[in-house]
Amino acid sequence: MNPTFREAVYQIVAAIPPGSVSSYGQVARQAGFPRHGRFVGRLLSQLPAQTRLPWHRVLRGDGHIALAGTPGGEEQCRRLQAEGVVVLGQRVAMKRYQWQPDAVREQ
DNA sequence: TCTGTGACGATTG
DNA sequence: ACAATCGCCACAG
Repeated sequence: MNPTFREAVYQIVAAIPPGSVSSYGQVARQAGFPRHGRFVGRLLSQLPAQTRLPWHRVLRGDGHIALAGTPGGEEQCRRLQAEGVVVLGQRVAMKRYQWQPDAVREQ
């Protein structure tokens, strides 16, 4: 994987504030690689278990938990709720929590 | 080269 | 709201 892309994704994900969420596609766009949402997911899937990256704040574009039904998904739900994000079933209210970075707000 | 495979996304019925 | 499709892109075999 392009190290530039990897670093950009790490930086962007790390910048998502607690209580807010983003999506794979959005992170990819901010990293300068539109349509690479799948790779954001791939990168996160390859993160070491001890990572300090807030990977749990990244959801699918429709607000669904990508790993719903898996152990990782439950961990994600717990972490989100611990930050005050309400998770209903397999989804969260993106409209309410979606992070709007300055770079994007300007447009 | 071709095919299958994703922690994806937008469109359509 | 839900499911089926299709487009997307890098990688493994």
